[in-house]
Amino acid sequence: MSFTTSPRAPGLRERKKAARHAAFVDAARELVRSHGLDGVTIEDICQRVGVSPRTFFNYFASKEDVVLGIGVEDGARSPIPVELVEAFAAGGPSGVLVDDLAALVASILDDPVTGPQRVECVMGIIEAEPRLIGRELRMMEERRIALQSLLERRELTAPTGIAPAVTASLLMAFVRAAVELWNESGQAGRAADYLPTTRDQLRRLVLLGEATPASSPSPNEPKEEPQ
Amino acid sequence: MSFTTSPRAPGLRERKKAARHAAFVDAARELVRSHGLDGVTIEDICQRVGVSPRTFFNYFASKEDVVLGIGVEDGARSPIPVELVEAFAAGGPSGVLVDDLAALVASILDDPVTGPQRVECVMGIIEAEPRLIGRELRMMEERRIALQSLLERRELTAPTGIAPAVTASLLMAFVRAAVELWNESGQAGRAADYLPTTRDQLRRLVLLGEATPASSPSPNEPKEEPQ
DNA sequence: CTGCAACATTGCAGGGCGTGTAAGAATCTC
DNA sequence: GAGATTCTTACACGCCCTGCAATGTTGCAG
Repeated sequence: MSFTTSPRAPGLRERKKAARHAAFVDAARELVRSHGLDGVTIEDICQRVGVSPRTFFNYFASKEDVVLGIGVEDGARSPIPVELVEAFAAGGPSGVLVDDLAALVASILDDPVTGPQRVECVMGIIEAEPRLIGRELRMMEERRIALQSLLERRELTAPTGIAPAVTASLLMAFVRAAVELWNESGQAGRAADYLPTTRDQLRRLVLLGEATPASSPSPNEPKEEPQ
Repeated sequence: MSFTTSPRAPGLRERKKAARHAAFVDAARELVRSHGLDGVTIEDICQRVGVSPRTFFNYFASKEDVVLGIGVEDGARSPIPVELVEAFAAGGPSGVLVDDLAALVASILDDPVTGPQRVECVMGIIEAEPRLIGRELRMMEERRIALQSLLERRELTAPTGIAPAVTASLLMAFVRAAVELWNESGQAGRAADYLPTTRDQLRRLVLLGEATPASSPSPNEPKEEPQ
């Protein structure tokens, strides 16, 4: 028994599995694009792929999932390499929270499951079939929770006094807003290019709130957490 | 034919409808709490309410919806009074974006469909049945889109230069983070009480980015990935 | 209070979804 | 090539959700 899942040859089984996975997704998206989500049955998809309908559920849990490309084994997988995760949890690599978060975001945007090429494809599908957004948001929520756990670990060794729930929510909203701006601009260029603009606007929005003297403007006081 | 839907007597039909709606939700939640989501069928719920299974779908579109309390007619309804919406779109009531947003949030937290009593109940259900969060997030996404449209209207008369997509995403994340903190603290007090703390933490988080001397080229560097 | 129009409830029938099970085929390991 | 492991497939089943048509209930006007 070997735990070497990646270093050596993938093996015939894994290759066939990956190929079939992709064939399912391609067939599903093609059919849905032309007939609509309700106009396609799982049997249709399987017929096009050339397998038994029962086999479908070895790869995907539902019709929604196959269209969005979410396989049954994608749940456990993290879009961030393990070494990056551990370094972040330990307070690294730079020690500055914002910079380290930026590195995580960059890693997420490089991942094939979360990256731009998938986002571009999936956003078009969701626009045509709005029901699917619930499933997509559920997956993003799982990522948010993972990020929050990671931030809680980091808070133990490199405390900032900012609640992980706040940081995680903000970061997810930040990325989503950037993708939204990219989409509004006709998907010009790369989604990652809109991160700086989004960040500037976020900063200005918060500073807009700064103008109203509502509470103590001392950002150096990290105490008084109701946790 | 009268268009007086709200001002006068509700009428027998509407009262029965509302009562049955509530009966469905109560029965569904009670059964799911004791048997789990998969251990309950729509037929079970209808039997407890004393109604034909076919009638269920006059009130709710799915089992998920009834447990979350999302009726078929709740889609069109806005959780914010029309006069507030119009005032906001026109640049009011105070003219200061952040303050006016705070008023909107307060209104949302007062609404029975989005308010604390529902949130408290639904969060417990979702914790036990995580699948349901997709549907819940889809509803929140609809609210986010409505808010973004509203911000786009306001931007025409009271421009801030901040993209509505950014403002809407941040505000939703802000409210969600506050509810999250409230939940982490064992749901002590009211969820709205955690808004100021959340706001302070958000501000500090953004100012943390301000403090880094290498702020401009930190997450901005497009890293030349040919994908 | 009577009759009509509008609306709500119900039963029935049916296609599709998703799962348990067990037999057979393909692949991996040695 | 033989055994062990994993994957595919067929079959059966219960549940979800919808369309349709008949029946029952409510609102309204005369």
